[in-house]
Amino acid sequence: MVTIKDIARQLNLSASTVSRALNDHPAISPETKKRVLECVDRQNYTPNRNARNLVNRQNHTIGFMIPDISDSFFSHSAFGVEEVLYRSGHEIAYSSTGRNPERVRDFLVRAREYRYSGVFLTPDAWDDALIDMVHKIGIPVVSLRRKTPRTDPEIPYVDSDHYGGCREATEYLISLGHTDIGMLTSETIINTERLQGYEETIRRNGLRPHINCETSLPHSSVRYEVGYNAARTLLERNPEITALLATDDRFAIGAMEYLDHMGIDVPGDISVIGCDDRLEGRLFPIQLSTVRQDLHELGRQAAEMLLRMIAEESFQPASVSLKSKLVLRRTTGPRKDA
Amino acid sequence: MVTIKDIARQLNLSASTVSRALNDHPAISPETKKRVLECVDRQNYTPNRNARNLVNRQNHTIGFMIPDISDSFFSHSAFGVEEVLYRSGHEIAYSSTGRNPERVRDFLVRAREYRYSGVFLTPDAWDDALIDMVHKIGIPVVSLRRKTPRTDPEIPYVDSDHYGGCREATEYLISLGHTDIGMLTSETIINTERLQGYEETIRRNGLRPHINCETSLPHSSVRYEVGYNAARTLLERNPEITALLATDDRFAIGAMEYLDHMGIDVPGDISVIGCDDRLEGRLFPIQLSTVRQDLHELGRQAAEMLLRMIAEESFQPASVSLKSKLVLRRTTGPRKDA
DNA sequence: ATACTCAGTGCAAACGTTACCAAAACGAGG
DNA sequence: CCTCGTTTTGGTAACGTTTGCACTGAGTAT
Repeated sequence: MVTIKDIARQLNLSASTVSRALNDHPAISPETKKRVLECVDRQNYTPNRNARNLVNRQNHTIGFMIPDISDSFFSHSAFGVEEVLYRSGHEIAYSSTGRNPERVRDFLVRAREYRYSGVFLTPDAWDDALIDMVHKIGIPVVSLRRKTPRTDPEIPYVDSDHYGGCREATEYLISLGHTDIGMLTSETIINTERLQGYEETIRRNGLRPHINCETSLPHSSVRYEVGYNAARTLLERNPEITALLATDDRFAIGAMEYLDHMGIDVPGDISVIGCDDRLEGRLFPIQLSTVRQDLHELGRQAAEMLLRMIAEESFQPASVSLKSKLVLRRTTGPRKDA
Repeated sequence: MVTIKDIARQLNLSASTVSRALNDHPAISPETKKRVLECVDRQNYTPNRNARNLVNRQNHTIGFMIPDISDSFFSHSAFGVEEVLYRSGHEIAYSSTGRNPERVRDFLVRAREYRYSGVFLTPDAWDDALIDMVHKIGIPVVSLRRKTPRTDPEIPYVDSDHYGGCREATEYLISLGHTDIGMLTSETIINTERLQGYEETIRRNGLRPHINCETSLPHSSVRYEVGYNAARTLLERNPEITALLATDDRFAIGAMEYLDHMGIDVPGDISVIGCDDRLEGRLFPIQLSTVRQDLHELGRQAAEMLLRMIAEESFQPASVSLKSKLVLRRTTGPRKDA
């Protein structure tokens, strides 16, 4: 492959001059610059980025870890991230980890090996090994997930206020007259907070919680089924339930399918609220009420935070919690009087 | 940041020895290796990948262009790609272009600057500039979209047989007794082939095509609306229609929403078939019949092709067309006798 | 003419690795 | 004890850039 020296030789110039022509350096005459550019074009020369990065010790690249490319969470936050990063001249290198801890590790190692300018993290869970790695990585990191359990130097995050969102949803259901409200959830950092929002609100109102919690994180492709089965389990155990809150729209939709099969009317007999405001819930025959996360804004704020961390050595980022919004559609209604 | 020389100095060794310890080189004593590894760990040293790539002139990285991260097409094919590439020790660098031609260009430039081992392309459209760039890139390229218009050296692709899929779908509708079958589509390479599959089948059977074609590619978030409006336009113009074929499940779902609003029964009054077999169409209240693409297999085959191109200099890849499969669900039925 | 600026250029040394070749250390066999 | 392989190590030159510094030559003020 043709190098800068080849170009130089061909034009009877030094490599430095060619380099200057390519980098809009001021100390170069317009004519030589023109000659260089022409030759570069003719020879189809492209500078070697590895060599370049080696000498300037930075690459304007930001790594974005994605646990699951098919999960729209990431695409929507990425959208916000790109919006601000693209303008700032940074490149984004996405990297899918398939929710595999070993590949999460690989991602962090790579980020360090390449000396990325910064990194976005979206872990499903924080374990000590991961926290350690993040502390040792030596690169600005912003997490798109809520804070780490341990907070030595806190790993800064931007996340939605999951707790508040579910509190509000629960309060809303109570205000509709529901007293037996079921919760469909699974064990993740996020869902733990959501569960808390639900449970504390329920108790504060003197009601009894009814919870079905999957112990492991179901793969996205089966979350509907999980919701279906969870609804069945919960309703068979607690037939008095007249409202369901789910920590994932897909759980909620799966639950709706179960209710449909059983001839239970939504929202006539049972109200349903999901979380996230995913696309599926907006479809005309579903019209799911849900707790919306503003992922676009989340991505934007995360990007701005990371950018500042990169620019200002000493900047101490303050994590942010974005308000969730209760979106009411067709699946919620007053409790049917027994 | 600590370098290999720092480690060497600290242990009274040469850089070469340290390098050997790190790269599992045989010519090194177990003890020194152990000492090195310990020191590396203690110092939190990570080799600089840019330097490494510079000297070995390859980086085992494969670029994957993604026009739209929120489009599940890519996540599903990426799934197949990862499956085979991960095993082969290659890294994948995804890069979103937002369907912006300038960023597509940036992506190709970057691939060349970094000397990626190979590249997956998924262009919405081929123009001369793009074809030229691909020919000049000097890196193995596999397109996940059908062949380029011009075929000097053909740019190899792996794609579904869109033509055949739509032919089959159309034939099926005809076999159900439908004679007035509408088509909802938009202008893309893919959709052009789909349209052809439909139109030729229609004509071969002595029927009249009814087509509504969007001239530009609607952004994914508005495809439902586009389908809604397209269905209205088409049905107002041709009220005799009793079946609709759409080149995108989302067009089909939008159309179903329109039919729902108008009190038209699916499939009682009108049958609907989509394309792609997206998740949304599988949801319980939709159950859309569709022409499925096996994206997982598509990704796998593309990855294998690229791998061979990388490994064998002289390998002449033969593009492949994967069979589509007609999946029948709830939205198709016999023509209602007028 | 002399000195002085300054735009434009070249040289050489980095950046952090790896790879080749030579040198050293180490036993073993004579 | 010497010689000879074998293993282990060090030195040096790459890889393809950028950059600081020194140099050239033309123009300008003295």
